[in-house]
Amino acid sequence: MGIPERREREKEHRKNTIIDAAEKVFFSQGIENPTATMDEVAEAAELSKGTIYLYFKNKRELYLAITERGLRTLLNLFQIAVKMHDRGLDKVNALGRAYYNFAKQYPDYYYAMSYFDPEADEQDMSCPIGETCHNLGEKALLILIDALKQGKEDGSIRPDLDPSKTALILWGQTSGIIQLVTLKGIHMLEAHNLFGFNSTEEIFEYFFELMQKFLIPASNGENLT
Amino acid sequence: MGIPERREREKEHRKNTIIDAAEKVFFSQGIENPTATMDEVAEAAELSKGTIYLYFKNKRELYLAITERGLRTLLNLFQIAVKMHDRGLDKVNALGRAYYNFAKQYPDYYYAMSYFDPEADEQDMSCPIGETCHNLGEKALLILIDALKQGKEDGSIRPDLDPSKTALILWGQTSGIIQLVTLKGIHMLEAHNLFGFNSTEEIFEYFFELMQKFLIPASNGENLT
DNA sequence: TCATATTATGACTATTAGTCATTTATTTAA
DNA sequence: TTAAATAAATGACTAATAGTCATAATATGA
Repeated sequence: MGIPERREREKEHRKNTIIDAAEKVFFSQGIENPTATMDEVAEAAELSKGTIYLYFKNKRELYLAITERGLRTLLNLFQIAVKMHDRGLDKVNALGRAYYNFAKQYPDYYYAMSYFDPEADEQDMSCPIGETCHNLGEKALLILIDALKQGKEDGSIRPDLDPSKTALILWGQTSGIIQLVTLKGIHMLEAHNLFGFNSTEEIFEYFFELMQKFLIPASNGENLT
Repeated sequence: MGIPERREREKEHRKNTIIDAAEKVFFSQGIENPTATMDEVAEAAELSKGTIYLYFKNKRELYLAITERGLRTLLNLFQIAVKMHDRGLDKVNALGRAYYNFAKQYPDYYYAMSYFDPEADEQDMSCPIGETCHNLGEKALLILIDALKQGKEDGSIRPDLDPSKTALILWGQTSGIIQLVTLKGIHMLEAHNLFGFNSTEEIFEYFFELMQKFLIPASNGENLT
C-alpha cells in the first residue's frame, strides 16, 4: 500500500518545485517584481499554467507559500538564537538581532512576510497555508515570551514586566524599526544624512541600547503594570 | 488675462473631484478594495475613463493623491498637537497620540499611507505627487525633531538624547506599534486574548508609558550617544 | 462666423488571472 | 496483457481591467 504515500510525496515535491520557480520569478528584477506573471512561473517550473493551478488555488496562495518559507527560516534562526544563550535578557537580545539579520540576509522573504500580515484578511486565513503562516508567527512570538519569562526568573530582566505584553510591544517596535531601516526610509535616511547615524546598522544598535536599558532591572525600581 | 487662471482653478477643482470619486471607490467595501477599477472611479466622478487619465498618469498616481490627502491630514493634527502643549516632552507625547488617533479615525488614509512608503520606489518618487508625499513625511518628522530639541532645552527630556536619532527611532517604533494594533494583528491579538491587555488602546498606553520613562531625565543619568 | 486650442469621450488594445474540455500517463483488476 | 478507471497535465479559451488614441464637443479670440 505504498503507492498513495509515494504519490503524496511526489505531489509535495512538485509543489516545492513550483514554489522554487515562483521565488525565481517573483524575486527577480529587484524586490516585488510587479510584472511577475503566472505564465512566467509556469515556464520557470517547466509546467503548463493549468498545472500550477492544480497545486495552488491562486496567485495569492502561491505567494503565501513563499511567505511560509520565510517564516520557517526566521523561526529556525529564532530557535538557534535562544539556544546560544543562557540568560533571558541575552536571549531577548539575540532574538532581536536574529530578526534584523534575517531581514538583511533574506530581503525578499522579509518583503514577502511584511505583506502577509497587513493584508491578512479572512480570505488569507481560510486557506491551509494562511493558517500555517499564522501559526508560525505565533510560535515566533511564543519564543520571545518564553525568553522574557526566563529573564524574569533568572533576574536578568525587570520583575515588574508582563512577558506577554512586553513581547507584543517589543515585537511591534522592532518590526517598525526594521521596516524603517530596510524598506521604507532608504531615500529619506540618505536625504537626511542618516539622521546623524553613520550606517543603518548603527540605527539598529542605538535602538538596541534603548531596549536593553528598558529591560534590565532598574536600580531604583519603578513599577510597570 | 484672467482666463488661464480660471482654467487652472477649474483644472485643480476637477482633479479634486476625481480624487473624491477615487476615495469613494477605493474606500468602499472595507479597506483596500481590490476590485476597485478605474471604470468605477470614472463613473463615480461622472466622467469618462479617458478624462481620468488626462488628470492622473495612472492608477498608482491617483492612489498617491489619496495618500497625499492623508499625509496633509496627519500633518495638520501634528501642528495642532504641538501647539496645545508647552513642554517638549508633552509635545512629543501629543505627537505620538495624534499619530495613533489619526490611524484610528482615518483607517483608510492610514492604510493608503502605510502602502506609500514600503512601495516607494523610484517610479513613485519621480512624479510630483510622490515628491510632495515625501516632503510631507519629512515635515512631520521635523516637527518631532523640533519637539525633542525643545524638550532638551526646557529640561523635560534627557539632555543626552540626540534629537534626530531619537526622532527616527521613535517614529519607527511608534509606526510599528500602530501597525500592529490597527492592521496586522487583529486576529492574532484576539486569538491570544489581547496578550493580557484589555483593549487595543491599553496596548498603546503601555507603550506610551515606556516611551515616557525613556524620554524623561533619569535620576541616575546614564549616557546615550 | 470661422479657425484654433483645449477638454472630453468611449471604443479599442494588450495583458494576465483563472477555467475547463481534452489529452496523456499511471494504476488496477480481470 | 489489456482494457477500464483513475489521476495528472495541457494549453486554448474567457473575463476582467489598465491604459490608449482617433474622434467629437466645447470654449476662446479675431
